[in-house]
Amino acid sequence: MGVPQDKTIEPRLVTSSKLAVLRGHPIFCDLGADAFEQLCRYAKHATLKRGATIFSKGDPGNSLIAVISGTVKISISSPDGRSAILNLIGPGEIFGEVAVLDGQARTADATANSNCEIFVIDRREFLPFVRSQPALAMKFIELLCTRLRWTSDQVEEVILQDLPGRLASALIRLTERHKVAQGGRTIAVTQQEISEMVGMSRESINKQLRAWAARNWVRLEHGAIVVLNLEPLQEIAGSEVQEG
Amino acid sequence: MGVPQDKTIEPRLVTSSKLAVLRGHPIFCDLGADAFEQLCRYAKHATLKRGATIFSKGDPGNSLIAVISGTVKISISSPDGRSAILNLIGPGEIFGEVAVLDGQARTADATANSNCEIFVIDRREFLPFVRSQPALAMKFIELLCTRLRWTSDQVEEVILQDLPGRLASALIRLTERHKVAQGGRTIAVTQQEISEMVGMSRESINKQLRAWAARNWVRLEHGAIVVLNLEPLQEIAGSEVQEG
DNA sequence: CGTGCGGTGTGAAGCAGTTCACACGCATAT
DNA sequence: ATATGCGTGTGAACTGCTTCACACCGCACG
Repeated sequence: MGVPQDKTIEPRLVTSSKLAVLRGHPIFCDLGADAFEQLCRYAKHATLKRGATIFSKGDPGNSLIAVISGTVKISISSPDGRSAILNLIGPGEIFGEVAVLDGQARTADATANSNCEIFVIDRREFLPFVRSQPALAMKFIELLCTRLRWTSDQVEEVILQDLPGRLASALIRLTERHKVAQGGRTIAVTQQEISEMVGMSRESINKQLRAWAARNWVRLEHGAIVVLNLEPLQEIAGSEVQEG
Repeated sequence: MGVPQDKTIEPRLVTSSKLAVLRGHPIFCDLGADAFEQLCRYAKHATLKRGATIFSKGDPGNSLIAVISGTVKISISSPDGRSAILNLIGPGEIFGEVAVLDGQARTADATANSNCEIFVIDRREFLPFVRSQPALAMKFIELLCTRLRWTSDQVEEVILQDLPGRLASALIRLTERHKVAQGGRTIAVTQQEISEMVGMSRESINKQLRAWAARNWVRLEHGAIVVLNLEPLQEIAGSEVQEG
């Protein structure tokens, strides 16, 4: 995207716009033109229907995945049916890097949360590529650090905060994430999804959201939540104990 | 430690045994002799009394720390006094790498859980060193992946498992970790500490432990827990719902 | 050689959040 | 239009865990 790439105008014009997704990612944006060319050759395009499984916990981690369109749900589930959403991955983001980088099994399930287009990059090709590009390795270190901060925050939240605190944190995170994608502060998630992100029952989430809606902090729509007033939520997320 | 290092026998014989701790760590063990020499020059030795603060959440992350002796507690605390232990770092382990690698603030507090000896490695010297050693960067990627898996597991546990499940998981983790340090399966932690690791009240933990002690799965000592029978605990940790 | 404090043990009361059961509305397929 | 289904809304009963209030023990330190 806006990067000199003059010599290759002929092949696959269709996919070139999709490759821009890779080019736009912070991990790959500083790659030299020829290195990026090489990367593109590794990327295989795939289309997924909503609900399709991309990988499951315990699978060997054979590929890094980049989302072109749609969203992917990273989740875990217990034998008794309960499940928890760890992350939602949107267009322009990548996931599955941990298993690719350390060669261990996948730690969670990945499923298409909507119809999706993705790039799949095979571990056997990608890992030598990373090793050959020290700058890329440093980028991955940054990415892993970011993930680790995110996950640590989650642990902190789940252990120390109560329902209002956790819900507020989740809403804030979601507004921040979608602020570029969506113009306003409309978060396109169901209450069921939020409840699984927060680790509490759908009913409890609903009651809390209604309480906040009565105060005009949020507006509830069908399959979406509009955040009207962030400050009180930040207050609750930051110092818990408060009521709502 | 068993590594050819012939030429430097003269200087600082005292510290050389302590430097072996660095040499023994998976991150540094494959370093060339001269690179390791360089690393050692960065490492400053320090002694800490039990309870001393090493860094606090929000501090700029200026240093990587290696534990020589004693244990360091990585924890977070909420404004209302509750606190949670994220990790206990023992001899031969390192911590604080996230903030060093990405230059952001510390995500948690680190305090000496007992009298400690540590090495402190400054970020400004260390980061260029990492960049100059691509193999070291790959090692850090592995370390970060391991940490991420660990933290993800914690999120999974805290969200999906109940008290017995979480407690069993914690005990298993602690026995695995200390199996080299301690000969048997005696875990030297107080019930208060366990409760903070698990994120539940000390009283509840005590009651559960007593129930298991009655079944001879564990024995409770003063400031320690001896795991007598791991299998039922693994069973509980793996599939929750069970009772104890 | 007590004496005090940190760690442990235990019951009773309370409560946050779950579970259950059901009603309603919107939305897409038929 | 009508059906089918998913998302939402809401109260009542239930429960696992917390909180509180103790008593007890053993080790460390004056």
